[in-house]
Parts: sequence; C-alpha cells; structure tokens
Amino acid sequence: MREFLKTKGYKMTPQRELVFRSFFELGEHVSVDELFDRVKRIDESVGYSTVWRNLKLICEVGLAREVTVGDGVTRYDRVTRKPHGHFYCLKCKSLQEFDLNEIAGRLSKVATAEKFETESFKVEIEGVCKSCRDKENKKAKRNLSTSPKISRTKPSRQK
Amino acid sequence: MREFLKTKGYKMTPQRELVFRSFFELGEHVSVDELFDRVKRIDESVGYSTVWRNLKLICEVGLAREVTVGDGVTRYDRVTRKPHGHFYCLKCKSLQEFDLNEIAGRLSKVATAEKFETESFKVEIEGVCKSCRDKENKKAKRNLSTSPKISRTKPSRQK
DNA sequence: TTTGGTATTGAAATTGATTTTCATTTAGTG
DNA sequence: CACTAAATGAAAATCAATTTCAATACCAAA
Repeated sequence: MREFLKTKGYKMTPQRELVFRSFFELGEHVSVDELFDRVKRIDESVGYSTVWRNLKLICEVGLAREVTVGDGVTRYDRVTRKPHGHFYCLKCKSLQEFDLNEIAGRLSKVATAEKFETESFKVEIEGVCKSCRDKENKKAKRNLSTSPKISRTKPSRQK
Repeated sequence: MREFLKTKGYKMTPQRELVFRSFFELGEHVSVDELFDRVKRIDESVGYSTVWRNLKLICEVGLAREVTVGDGVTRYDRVTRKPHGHFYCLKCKSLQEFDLNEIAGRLSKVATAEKFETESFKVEIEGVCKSCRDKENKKAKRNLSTSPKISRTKPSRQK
C-alpha cells in the first residue's frame, strides 16, 4: 500500500495507515463519523479532518466510492469486483446489498443507446426491510386504533 | 388543487399557489434554488422558506419526490406515470431521463426475493454526456501534450 | 360579515455535514 | 543530516437544509 501510494505521489503516515486499515476492516457503507469513531478508539489523537481527507484519498485512488442516499450523510463503499445495488430501509436507515450483474448489463445498453459514456451505476431500492416490517406489524396488532400523524418534514439527520 | 389540499388539511394561499404552479411549469429535477429564482421573478416578496416548505409539501402530498445525486443539492421530480432513471453528467451536472419500465420490473423481483417492501427505485447512470464528450475531444486535439492534474477534492458545490 | 383559532409566511437564526485554512510537524529524497 | 513538499489537527468557514418566532392570512362557524 505504501508503494502503491508512492507511485501516485502520496506519502505514508501512521495516521493514514490507520485510516486505510480501519476503512477496509469496517464493512461497506461507512460514513466519515463511523470511520472517525473507529479510528479514534485506536488512536485518540487523530483528527476528524485527517480521517475525512484520507477517506477522500481512498476514493481518489480508486479504492472506494461515495454512496449517497437521501438522508444527508455520505457513505463510502469499498470498490469490489462485483457491482451491487442497495436496499435502503426508510425506517432503520440500513443498507443491504444486492447483486447488479444482470441489471448493470441492461443499463449499459441503455447508456450506449443514448450515447452516454458510463462511469458508474447507482441503483437503489427504497422501502422497508423485513425486520422493520415485522416490527410494524407487531405494533399494529398491539395498537389497532391509533393512526400516527404524518410529519410535514423529514426526520432530522442522525447523529 | 385548493380542494385537494383542503382534504389533507392545508390551506391555499397566493404564495402556495405560485410555488405549486411554478414547480409544475418547470421541467423535472428542480432544486429549491431554481424554484425560488423562478418564483421570485413573479413575486419578489415570497421568501425562500416558503418555497422550500411548499416544495416539501408537494412531496408530502405525493406529487413530487426527492432526487439526490452526489453533488449535495437535492432536486425534486414531479411524480409522473412512468418510472424513469437518470443519466447524471459528471461534467456539466445535467440530468437526462431514460425509461425504467423493464428494469423496474427486474428490480421488483429482486426486492421480492429479498423480502424487501419496495417504496421506490432510484437508478442513476453517472458518466459523461455526449455533448461534454465532444467538447473534451476538441480540447484534447487542440492541446495534446498537457495532462490535467487530478484534483484531490470534489468540485465545490454549484451556486 | 365578523370573529377566532389555526395554518402560513418571511426573515433570521440554527443545524449538521462537509470542506478549507493555517500554523506546525513529518515523511521521504538526496 | 537537511531540505522540501505533503500531511496533520484544530478551528473556522461553507453551504444546503431546517427550524424558530412574531406577524399575517385563511377559512369555518357564528
């Protein structure tokens, strides 16, 4: 990794190594805050901007890419061999992946037909995951009469 | 429209009517700023928050939905009969639509298979549109020797 | 039509994530 | 070891999104 970065003109530092390692240890869909928390647990002295900048760097060198869902927090996905889409649960804000092989093929065709040069795909299915749906059902049974009031604004961003 | 809103417990006001009308007159992918600009041209006195709140309201009552690409600006799409995806050009930031009929069907299947209750799809193809590619090619021809330095950070948000 | 309660408005302030600044330190080259 | 560009950490700046609050306007009921 040190060598890899060197060829791109970057230096290796203990902080950078820690950030990179932590990022790859964590699963997918890592937010800056999550990564920062993890890094801090190992080295209290590392600053937020260092984590942020190195996460950006990981993207810059092509090892990760940004994922944005509609909640105002950017997450970062390790670039893996396989293209995948995301299920985004509107209740618990969790992301699950699904394979995009076949669909990516079709999207490529659409792009080509429209003379669009594809850089990447972003496919998300928004909805409610099984676990949240189960919870809802239980609640509904417990409490048949109350219909929750619809809120005019979207829930405040988490954390 | 007045009646429609009344049934949902909302009042009609001149400002609201203007915001709604302007939104539907504009094309798709409207940002708050764009809508605000347009509204202001007709009535200087309307405030930004009024535009913002009414755009939210349009979503709330199901006539529009948020679209987020990776540039930090939320856009709003009129909810139309047809599901569609977006080409997002990384150079000129433009959005073009493409039909999602067939692909939506496949995505539904994937969701069902994973026991995920679908609320909506979001399909984006990021890349470079034809017009930007043509410009790039011209530039490249004019200037064969210079290789632009890669920037470490993403371009500042527009406006 | 007047009145009263509630929703809406506009301006300004706040929030929360992201990004930059800047003074200092450090990595890696020679 | 010495030098230079890159990297760091803290704090400040940005920026879109959202909330607050006092004033105003809608509209239903009298």
